[in-house]
Amino acid sequence: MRVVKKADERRNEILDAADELFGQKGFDGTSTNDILERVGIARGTLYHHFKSKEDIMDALIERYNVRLLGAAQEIAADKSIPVVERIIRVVMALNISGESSSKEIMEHIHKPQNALMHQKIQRVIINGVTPILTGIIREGIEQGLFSTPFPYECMEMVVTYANTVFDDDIVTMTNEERGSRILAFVCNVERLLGAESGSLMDAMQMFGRGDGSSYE
Amino acid sequence: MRVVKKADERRNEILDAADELFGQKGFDGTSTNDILERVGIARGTLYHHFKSKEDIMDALIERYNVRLLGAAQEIAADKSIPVVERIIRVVMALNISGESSSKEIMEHIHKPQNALMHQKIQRVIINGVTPILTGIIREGIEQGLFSTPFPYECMEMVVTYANTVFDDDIVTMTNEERGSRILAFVCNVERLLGAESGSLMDAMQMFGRGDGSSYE
DNA sequence: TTCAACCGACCGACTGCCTGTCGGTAATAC
DNA sequence: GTATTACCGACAGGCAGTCGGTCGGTTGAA
Repeated sequence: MRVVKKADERRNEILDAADELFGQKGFDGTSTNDILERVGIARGTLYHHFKSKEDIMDALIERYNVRLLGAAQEIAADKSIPVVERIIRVVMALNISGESSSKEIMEHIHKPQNALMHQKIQRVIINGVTPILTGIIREGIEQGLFSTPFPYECMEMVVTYANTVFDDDIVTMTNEERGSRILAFVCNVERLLGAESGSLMDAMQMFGRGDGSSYE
Repeated sequence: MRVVKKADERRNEILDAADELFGQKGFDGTSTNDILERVGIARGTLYHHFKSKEDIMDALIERYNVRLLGAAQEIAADKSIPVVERIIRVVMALNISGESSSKEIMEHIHKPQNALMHQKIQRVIINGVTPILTGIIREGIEQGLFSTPFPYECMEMVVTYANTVFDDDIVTMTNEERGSRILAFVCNVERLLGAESGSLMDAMQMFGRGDGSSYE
């Protein structure tokens, strides 16, 4: 049976299927046949819309990236929110939009099969999130909250670390270890930014629930 | 023609070939046939010694890991070397032994094809190097050089960042950017460790060549 | 010293799967 | 009515891993 749809619609159908399948079985573990079957199209159709399997992954990451950074950017630009609160909200948005916009992608990245996808997303996050946060930090410096000659490099370090250690399973942790890791992390960020000791910690406990279990 | 060798010897021949080929063409880009051809053995022989292609990679990383961390550990344990100097020497050893012990592996990890290998090595480095450096930091704390309640977490952050930003091509940089990135990095490390401002920077310029082009 | 049994190293044809291609067909737009 | 665009599915080429069988060195008994 032959069903014709608009290119955009088909493209998104394929991406939705790939999103779910890559999440469940990983990129390498998912064959193009799996995708064809789920969408209900023929091989040729898939390769009409995407030039390769990897191209599908790149499109998936791009789609994800736009949604994720868009939400974060919006909050970051709202100068009516105090600096520290805004930082926390941006970080929270990065988690939440990760859940809602892309059904499975963030939850299943951590499987070892998905190394390539993970690396690509890491690149997007580090190079996308860092400038957004740096902008807020600069405001904080003007207001005398922070003090560092290297706001960008600081945030790059913070984002890289959080993204690797808290998101990945590169470092395996018990829940307890995780808690103390987060405590240490916040203190270290305060030092890097030259913030008053405890200033970030206090704000965090006001907003995020104290356990911080889903941080970044 | 049939040549019989001891299992260990064959195993290492295969690993040497894989080392070079993975370095040149990446893991995915190297077929088992490539390896067979270079070693001069049949398919069955390869699978007599290794249970899968990924098993070869794991063995390669293990071999690399032992050599790399062994060298670093040795230096770290030498308490006759002053703390700051020892840190720099350990970091240098991580670079140098990367060149000498494993011909190609470190130079070619950065190709996108090698994401899985890279992730595995990253895990090994973060979980292996951090405790070694933390030991030295603890000595530094006792001597009053550093001051932090979280030496392990500090070093985890430092190692993770350096390994991601300076080793990978996740962040693309010009040489100039690289230099300023290193400058900022050293200052940030001083802050994290609670070291006197400039104390690490000075030591670095004494030892490593000032440009620090091959740092970590 | 000889011989036979054994075992681990080795072989290569084969299977099944996978990605990407291509010539052709049907539906839609103009 | 024609051009474009979405769609189809058979096919080619290459891949990892399997398996039944072969060969050579070693060991121990005759």
